[in-house]
Amino acid sequence: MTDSQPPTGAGGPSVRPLDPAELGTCFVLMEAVSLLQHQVEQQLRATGGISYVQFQLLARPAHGDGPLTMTELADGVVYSRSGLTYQAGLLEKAGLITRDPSPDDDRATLVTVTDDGRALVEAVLPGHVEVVRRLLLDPMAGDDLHRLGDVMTRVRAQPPRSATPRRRRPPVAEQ
Amino acid sequence: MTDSQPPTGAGGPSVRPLDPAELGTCFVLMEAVSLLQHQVEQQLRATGGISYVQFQLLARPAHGDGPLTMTELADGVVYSRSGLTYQAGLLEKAGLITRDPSPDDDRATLVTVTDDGRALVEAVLPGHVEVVRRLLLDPMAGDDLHRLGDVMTRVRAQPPRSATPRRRRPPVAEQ
DNA sequence: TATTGTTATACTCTATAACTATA
DNA sequence: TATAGTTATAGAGTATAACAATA
Repeated sequence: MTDSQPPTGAGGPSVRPLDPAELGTCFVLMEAVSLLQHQVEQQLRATGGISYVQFQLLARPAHGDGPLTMTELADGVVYSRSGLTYQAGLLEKAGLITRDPSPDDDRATLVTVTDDGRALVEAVLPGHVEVVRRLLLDPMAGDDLHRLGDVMTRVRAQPPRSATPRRRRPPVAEQ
Repeated sequence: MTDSQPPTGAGGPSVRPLDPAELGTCFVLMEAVSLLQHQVEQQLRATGGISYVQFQLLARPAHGDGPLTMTELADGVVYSRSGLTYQAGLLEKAGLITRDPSPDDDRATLVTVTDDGRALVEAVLPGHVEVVRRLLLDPMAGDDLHRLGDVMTRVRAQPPRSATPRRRRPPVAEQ
């Protein structure tokens, strides 16, 4: 329809717009995952009183071998260190993890999941799996699972752009 | 490894755990989308001072025919009505949308994107498309796009469970 | 100097419940 | 009675910058 647009904008030189298939796939991907995430969040909150972020922070080291450093723990879960410190503070206060100084590196903090933490993960897991299975896995067929895994592995591997472009507009934010 | 687990838990009767492929795909899907969403959010904030939610609220009616009601606008973007009212309040205050009573239904509010709103969407769009293309579309090949679209369409269509199970634990929350 | 982690602070956003008004 | 939308409010989460300590 609107196939004009002198293709230069604030975003850079000449950007080809998305065709309907690209647009549709983006859209449905974001919406489906958003829906899934919302349901997962509900289940975790209802069953264990934790958020998805907290679940990830508990589940990863709970099923691993040893304790992780804060930095290792943050990987892929949280985008700011202070955010992790905040969450770790909550989890520690709830008795689900402990934080101790690392013997190897005196700067580092080692996070260990307590027995209570492990128990909580186990208590929450069946319902979590049920939601994931029902909402994500059940509607798949054939090699959908592997295809999806492959594609998303490539997507995840995409390097983030280094420089952040300058702010152009004041935020809409706040009231 | 741990193949025990008397498969009953708080989540319901007998839940088969995820096999490694299922677990891996879930994981990489959530992480890849989270990464994508974070980059998109950064770009929108930097270029237009808006969040992804706000972008969706602007972009949908901006490219549609007529104004939408609040309820129509909320669909798939927001999970509570008050959340939408909040966002609409911000967008209206920023002059990006207007809200007027519907002539058809005196309960409804019609949301119209203003010229400024449309201009903002256009200003932000090239950069948005660039991010989506680079992070999501470029790493795809062959019929990946269609396969992904198909799968996610099925996933999205999955009906949410009606009843919310009772809370079992106090939230970790707050400090 | 770079890295690890914490703190203080300021927002940004979401959700629940109560409410008004119309269908 | 059910639906559309708003308000008040509380709570959860995130991010920035400044900081301390170690590599």
